[in-house]
Amino acid sequence: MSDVAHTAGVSLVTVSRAINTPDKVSPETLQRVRQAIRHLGYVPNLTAGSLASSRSNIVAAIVPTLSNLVFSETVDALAATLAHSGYQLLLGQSAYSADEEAALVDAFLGRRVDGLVLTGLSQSAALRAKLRRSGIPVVQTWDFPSSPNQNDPIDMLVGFSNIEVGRAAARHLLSRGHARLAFIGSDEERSRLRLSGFEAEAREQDAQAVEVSLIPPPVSVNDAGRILEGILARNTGVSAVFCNNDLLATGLLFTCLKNGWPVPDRMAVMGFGDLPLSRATSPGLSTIRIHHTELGKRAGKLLLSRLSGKSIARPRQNIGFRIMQRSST
Amino acid sequence: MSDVAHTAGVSLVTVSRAINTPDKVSPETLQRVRQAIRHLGYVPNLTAGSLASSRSNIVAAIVPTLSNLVFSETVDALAATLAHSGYQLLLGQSAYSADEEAALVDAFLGRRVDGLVLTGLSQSAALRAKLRRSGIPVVQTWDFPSSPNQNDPIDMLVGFSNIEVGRAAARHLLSRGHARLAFIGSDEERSRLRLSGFEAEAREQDAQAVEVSLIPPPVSVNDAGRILEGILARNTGVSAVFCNNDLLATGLLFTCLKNGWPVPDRMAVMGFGDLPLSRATSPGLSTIRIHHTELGKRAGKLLLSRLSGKSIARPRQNIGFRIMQRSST
DNA sequence: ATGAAAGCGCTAACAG
DNA sequence: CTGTTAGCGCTTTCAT
Repeated sequence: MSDVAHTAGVSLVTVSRAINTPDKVSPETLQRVRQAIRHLGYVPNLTAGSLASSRSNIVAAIVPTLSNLVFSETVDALAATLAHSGYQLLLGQSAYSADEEAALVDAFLGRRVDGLVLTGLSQSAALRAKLRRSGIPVVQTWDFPSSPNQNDPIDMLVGFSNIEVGRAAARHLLSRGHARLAFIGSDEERSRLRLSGFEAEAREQDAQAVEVSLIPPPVSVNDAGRILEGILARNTGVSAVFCNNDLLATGLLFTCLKNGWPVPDRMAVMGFGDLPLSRATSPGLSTIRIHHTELGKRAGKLLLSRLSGKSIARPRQNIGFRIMQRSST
Repeated sequence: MSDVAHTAGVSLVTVSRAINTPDKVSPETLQRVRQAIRHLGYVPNLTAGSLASSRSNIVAAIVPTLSNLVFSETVDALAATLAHSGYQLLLGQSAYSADEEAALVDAFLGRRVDGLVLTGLSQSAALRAKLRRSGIPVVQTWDFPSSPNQNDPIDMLVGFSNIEVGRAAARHLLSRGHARLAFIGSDEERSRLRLSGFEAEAREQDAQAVEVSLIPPPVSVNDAGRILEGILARNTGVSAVFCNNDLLATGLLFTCLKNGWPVPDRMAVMGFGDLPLSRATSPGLSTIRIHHTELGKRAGKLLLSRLSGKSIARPRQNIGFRIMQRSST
């Protein structure tokens, strides 16, 4: 930077201003500085800038995995929203592990990121306290408090109630005349919340049974088919399955088709997530739509508002969900 | 840090060493320092560390979008590989735009990232020169040079030949007895490379026609179905379609099923990418498998080797591809 | 094994 | 509009 300053015949600060606040520099000076920058191939060191200004222009996000489209599309929208305002995204994957998440948070706080986006509300009390003390804006996503057992939000929030999703799914299947239900999902926090809602609703409506299978993540397409075969072999009378993600549900749909089990007459299948691909199956997959790109966008906007010092009208947003009834139920 | 030093009764350097190179500190001192750190809730400022050491422990990656599973799974594997060695991932999305990519590179170089992963080989001469001058390790991915028209690699490379993919697809369809082919893909660099290979092979084998449709990204499930309807309406005699991504191909498969067009007898459908979901369709989707998680892993390993000063046996790796013939062709 | 001194490359605060 | 001064919070020598 001092090379640039010499070449342009100005001081260091002027170069800094020419780069960061060009309208505070006279047009002629600006031009000389820019020319010097180009001439020397100068690349400003943003790390030094961050240290001096204590703003990193980096936002971090932690998701369980990018190998699930619902999360990668959320991150896509988040990164795009932030990029418009000059923020970059530092990404961490927790693999559904609270320890990994905590370790990532430490690393990100150490980097003095300007904001943080988390998945879920289940962070430990210690972690929540640490984040509150850090003073940086935090957005939790992918859930919304509904039961008294859930933690208090750390700061901002944009999500939907997983428990209500579970309830809505049970309600839907019961209303279609099914009395014996199955739940197949991956064994992780939010899936278990949906299960708890599903079971609660089934209980309250006197459903005759709920068969539960939780698969350790990552799940694969054929898992649900395998599990359903087991359920059918036991003659449990199950006639409807709620698969806790569309990959499982679509795989199950295909299994039913292959085995000649009529959907939804022999077996009703319901998914979660509304993946682009699942929208085109035949029969159409009934599922629960989460507007996950909106979720990423709103998380980004919340952070940007806070970072630009604006007051935030609604720091805790429930974006809800929608039952997409198609032909599989 | 100086608070910690005072509390532990040592100097700044010792605290630094206790954190970064604990085996260079006596056990008793180490314990005192660690206790002070915990007691004070000290979080080391990695930005300051980066500035002083000129190592950021950050690697940046640029992909077109995370909303395509082939890329998000690659990034997943890359991030996981890097995380094992303490590197974090800074992510940029180019939206298939060379300008966006160039802007992201500038930002990342400014942050003094320790390494960079790019998608494709089509960077401008200026950008390639800038990256070479920067001296940081760069890995280009998702393509491999085969035609003399392609650019020289910047540094390291792990990919496969998109042109050869196109050729292989044409060869496969022609060998199945189809003489009039269609190509449907998104209008972007690598898809066009596959198209060029597809057309070249078709020409050399005297195929009677290749109908081409390029869709501006992002593509959606039903795009290919709509296009095929147009092709059929024109009575072109096309009997086989190469869809340049599995989302399109699977959508097309569903369209054919819905319309009662027998697959592959009336219309053969071939995809690209081998998405998890597409593996379970019925009829099974013939497609081209890219081991994209391996791609991410190798890109990460190449960077890690270089960053740890190891010599690299094969800095340019062609991981190839594989034709997965299932029932749709 | 520990410490003192000298920066890393920039921005903030103040002055003119 | 421009410049001077003083750090930001660490790590890197080089000593001891």
